[in-house]
Amino acid sequence: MTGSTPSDFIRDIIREDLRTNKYGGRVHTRFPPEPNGYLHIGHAKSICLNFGVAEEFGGLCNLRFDDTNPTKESAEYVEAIKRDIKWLGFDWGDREYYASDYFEKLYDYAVQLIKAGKAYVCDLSQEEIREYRGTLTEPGRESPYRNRSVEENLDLFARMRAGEFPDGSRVLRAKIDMASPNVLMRDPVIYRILHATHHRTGDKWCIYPMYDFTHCLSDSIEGITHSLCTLEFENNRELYDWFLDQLGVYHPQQIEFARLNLTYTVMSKRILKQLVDGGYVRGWDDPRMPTLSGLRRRGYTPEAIRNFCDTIGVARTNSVVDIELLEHHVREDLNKRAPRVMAVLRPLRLVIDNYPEGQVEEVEAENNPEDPSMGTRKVPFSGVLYIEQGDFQENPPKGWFRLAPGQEVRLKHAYYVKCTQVIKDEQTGEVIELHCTYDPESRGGWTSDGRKVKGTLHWVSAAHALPAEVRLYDRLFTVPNPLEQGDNFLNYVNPNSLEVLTACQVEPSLAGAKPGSHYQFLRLGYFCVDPDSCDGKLVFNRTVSLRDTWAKMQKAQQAE
RNA sequence: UGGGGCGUGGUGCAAUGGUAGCACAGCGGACUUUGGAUCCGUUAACGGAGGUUCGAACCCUCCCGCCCCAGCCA
Repeated sequence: MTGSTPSDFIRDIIREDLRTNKYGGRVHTRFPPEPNGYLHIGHAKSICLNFGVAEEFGGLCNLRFDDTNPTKESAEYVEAIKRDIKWLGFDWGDREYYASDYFEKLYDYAVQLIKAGKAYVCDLSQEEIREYRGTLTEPGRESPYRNRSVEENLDLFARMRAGEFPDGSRVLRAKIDMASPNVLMRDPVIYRILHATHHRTGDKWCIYPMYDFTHCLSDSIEGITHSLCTLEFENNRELYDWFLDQLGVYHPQQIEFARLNLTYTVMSKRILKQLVDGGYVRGWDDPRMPTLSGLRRRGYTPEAIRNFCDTIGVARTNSVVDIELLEHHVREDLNKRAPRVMAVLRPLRLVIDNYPEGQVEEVEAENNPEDPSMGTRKVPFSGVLYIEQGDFQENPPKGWFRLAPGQEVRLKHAYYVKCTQVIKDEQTGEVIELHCTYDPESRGGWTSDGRKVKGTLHWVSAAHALPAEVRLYDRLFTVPNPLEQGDNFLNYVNPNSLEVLTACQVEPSLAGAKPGSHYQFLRLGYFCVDPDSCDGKLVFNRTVSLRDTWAKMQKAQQAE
């Protein structure tokens, strides 16, 4: 954790409310997801805000599912959402609520509105309602059903509930102002007929309240003090105020903030669902997804995500955060905690000609130079090794520290080796094996003569290494803002976002590594054991590569 | 051409009438048995024009740009 307590305009407001005793010293927030998809990192921002604020000011934060649309929601999503919030490290105690728990009360509120002459049953079709609503610049017209008697409205609404009418045939509308410059105030629909089975209430209801009606009243019922939501609900606030005032109930304070956007991805449950359903990714928890379950599978830690959320702050400006900032936070977190191991992703055979035939040594390797308390381990070394194909070049460019004909490098924790011979495939010319000599005096990777060996390579002993599959991930989209390209965002899904390497070799200490455990593959990046792993088949996901200044130099040179 | 919002380095966030700062990215260097990490240095911003004021990123006016709203979605 970075340590410092965040400060932003919302916390300023809360501090002021506490000072003036606006809510009797209470701070009570809520995180209100609709269970129609998996949570993404944009939700993490909201979760960190709502739970964080409550914690900081000695208040409470409820978890409430806004489950008013049974056609899109499911218990699977409810469970996934709970899992992700817990994983992030937040606790809603016994305050797990559902808007559907309030359906009866909400119905009573609607009846109360009807009795006050503030709501009516409207028989206009969906298309007609749209036509009657007017446009952004022209006022709407009043529905011919607007002035039904209270008795008739009461009767019709009761019969809507009783199931006498088909879907879409009637709605209950608030009677506000068809000429309001705020379109949301032009007699909005508050109940619709939906003969659909709800994941919690089953077939008890065939009418369901709309979000605008439900949300503000649910907040009111729960005694929420600060109802934090995203900017697009700013226009809805006037409507919420109207409901609350007409009903004369407790009035929470809504404060809007900008939602999180990240470069090279999308932050919309609807669109993420499209990627899942369209087979562009392997599921909601695909490691390329910005979902919390995807990030978890990828190897992101809750701490990294929370630190990230603390860093980006909370404001009212629409913004797009560079995904590199997120990557910075995983690296920062994993650097401290991930044990170092050696893994060769694209193996190249290296034979040490002067190494005693059949000899095997165990070299000592530190588990984490950042944290000596993590100890050391033994790694087997022998005369036949694998190194990374990319660590050898026959005709190296300027500044090359790694292996090349005649060049000496250090094998991490082991010995210096010098390349003496390059063996190629006669057909293809591809380098298939390297021969080297080693310096027995350099055991441990050091000599007393002060010889300068700049390059250090990772390696595995061919006879001892374990085979593994490694999945490399790249950005989900090829452009920073896929939704703002003018044409279909699907055209910008990165076709190379997943690369599966099946011939990897990893050091034997990785045997039995548990899914979810994090490692730094020396010089390569941070990797996480995938749940697809099983006995005899290790599968790793690359969480994020290490910063690679050499690659950056190469790239810069190529650009010139 | 209605209404509601928002404009600070490349990106994100501060400074709330008194020296424009932090983080990431970038660039340069030191160190290094990870071309990692770490450390040091450095480039770079108040959308524009007026006004108020001794003094404006901050207050006022106008202009410009961007976002949201016309679901029986949330």
